[in-house]
Amino acid sequence: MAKRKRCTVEEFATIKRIQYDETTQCVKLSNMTEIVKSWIVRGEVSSVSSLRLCTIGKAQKSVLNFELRDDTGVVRATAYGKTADRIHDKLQNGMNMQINNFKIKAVNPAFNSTGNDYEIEVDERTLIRELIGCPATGGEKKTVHFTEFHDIQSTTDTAINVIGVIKRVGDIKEIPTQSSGKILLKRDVTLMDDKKNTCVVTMWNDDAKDWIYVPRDIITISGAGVNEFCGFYSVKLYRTFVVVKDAVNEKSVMLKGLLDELMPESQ
DNA sequence: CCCCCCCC
Repeated sequence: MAKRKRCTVEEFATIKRIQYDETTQCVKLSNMTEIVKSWIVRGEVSSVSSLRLCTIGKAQKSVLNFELRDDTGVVRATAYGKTADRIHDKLQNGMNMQINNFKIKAVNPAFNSTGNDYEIEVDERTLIRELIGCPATGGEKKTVHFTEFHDIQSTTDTAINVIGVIKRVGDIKEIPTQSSGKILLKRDVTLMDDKKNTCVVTMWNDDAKDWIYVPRDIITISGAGVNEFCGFYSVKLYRTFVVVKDAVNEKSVMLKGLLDELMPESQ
């Protein structure tokens, strides 16, 4: 394996933009096992998590997740520390990226909802570049799989993606915990699908406080967990979740068309 | 290197 080089200072200051080059050999996102031969992937940014502070070893470090998609699949990537700080507000959905010199690791399906068997780890030698001049063609981009509300019960150990119309946004509730006496903030949001099935999504703390979406919004939630209580299943949000309003996918468009039928405005 | 989100 070739020795990998550190980023230059200039590359750390921003995401460098480079011209699309069709002769660059890239691995398709669904073929990540072949990555050892190439170490380059290309894809469109389809999801960016919030930047969160995690304790890693003894240090506090930023952690950021984002997802790329191409015509074959979706891959989740993780960046840490200064790299995460540097790129988190520069990554935009729809940007075409090229990533060189990353690490690859097997996913933990409890935290990865892409359907890919592998994910990308960005380190200090990884080059993340915005590709300009990408050809418009190249086939339909893959999207992640949405779990139907009635299938949520079979996915308790797996991160999932859900989509629906917001039927109801609950108030914030203060929940005292038995163990630590800490007060938790909680908010429940009810989603409705195209068949008027519903599903409750629970947000905690800052995510509960900062919730901005309202009834009749069509949202997709990626990277959610499944919660079970007394045989009742609901969706809970991990810190890495991403909510997108009016996401560009077939289901979102379909729900938009059914909106007045599902959720009349007079209600 | 994260990976956790907690209550009835």
